[in-house]
Amino acid sequence: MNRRNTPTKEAVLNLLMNSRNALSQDAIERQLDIEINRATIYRVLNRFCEDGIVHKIVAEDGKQYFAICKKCENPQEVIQPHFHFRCLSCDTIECLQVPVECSVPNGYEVQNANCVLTGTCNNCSLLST
Amino acid sequence: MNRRNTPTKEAVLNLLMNSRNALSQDAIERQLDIEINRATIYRVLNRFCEDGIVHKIVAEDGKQYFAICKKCENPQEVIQPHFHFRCLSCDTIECLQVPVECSVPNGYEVQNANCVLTGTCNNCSLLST
DNA sequence: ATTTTATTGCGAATAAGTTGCAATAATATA
DNA sequence: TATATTATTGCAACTTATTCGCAATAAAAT
Ligand SMILES: [Mn+2]
Ligand SMILES: [Mn+2]
Ligand SMILES: [Zn+2]
Ligand SMILES: [Zn+2]
Repeated sequence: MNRRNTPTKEAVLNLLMNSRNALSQDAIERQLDIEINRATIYRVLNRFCEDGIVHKIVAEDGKQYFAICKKCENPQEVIQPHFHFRCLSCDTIECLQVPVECSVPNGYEVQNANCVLTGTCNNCSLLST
Repeated sequence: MNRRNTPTKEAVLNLLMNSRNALSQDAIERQLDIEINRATIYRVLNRFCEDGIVHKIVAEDGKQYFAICKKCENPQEVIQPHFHFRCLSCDTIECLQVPVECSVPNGYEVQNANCVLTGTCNNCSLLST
C-alpha cells in the first residue's frame, strides 16, 4: 500500500494545515477551490488518519472532524490526546493545548481519547456582551 | 408540557437503572421485553435528557448512548461531567467516577462535556492474558 | 514505453436519528 | 363516572453522514 502524491491529497492537507479549526468533510469540500468527490475526501482523510498525519474528532452532533496533528511547536513529538472545544455559537471545533489526563480504574487500558467540551468560545462570548 | 406515566417510559427507565452500561437505542430495543417503536424510544430518551434524568454520550462510532444520571450514591447531588470508557473488546460504554476538570483558555465558557476514553476494560484485559 | 496498482468519481447502499400525522390513552375536569 | 384535553405512540417517510463496489484514471516503478 504505497502512498502516491495527488493534487487531491495536497489540497486537503494544505487546507487542514492552514485552518485553525478542525474541519468536517463538507467544510473541506466547500473551502476547496478544486472540486473533489465526497467519498474521495473521506478516503483521503482516513488515510491521513492511518498515517498519523491527522486525527479525527467526533462531536456530539455525531459528525467527524479532522485536524492536523502537532500543529505549531515541535512537529517531531508524538501527538498526545488533548481536549477539543466546540463553540455552539460559531460552530467551530478547535484543538485545545490541554492534555487529557485521566486516571482510569485498575486494569483498564486507554488507547485513545475523544474529548469535546461544548460552550462559547472567547470571540463569541465577547461579542455577546 | 406535562409529563405522563406510560409503560414505555417505565420500561426504558428500569432498563437504564438496572444497567451498568450506557445503552444505545437499539440495545434498549433488544433488551426490552415489550416491543417499542424506534422513534418512541428516542423520544422517551430525549425527554429524559431534557428532564435531567438521563445523560447522553456520543461515542467515536457517532452513536448516541444513554445513561442514568447519579446512579448509586446520593441521588440528590447535581450530576457533574465525567469521563466515559468504551471497551473496544466487549463494546460497552460505562460512566467513570472521574470528573472532567479541564482549564480552558481565558474567555471560554464550558457548558457541557462529552469525553470518551477508548481501550480495553478490566474484564477484557484479564481475559486476553 | 509499458506495467502495476493506488487513487478517483460515480452511484448505490447503510445506518442513525428525526419528523409529520393520525390513532391511542393518560390525566384533568365537569 | 363521563367527557374533554393533549401528551404519547406507531408507522412510514425523510434527512444526513459515511461507506462501498466498480470501472476509469493516473502516479510511480520497471
Ligand atoms: Mn485535536
Ligand atoms: Mn455518564
Ligand atoms: Zn465561537
Ligand atoms: Zn470490555
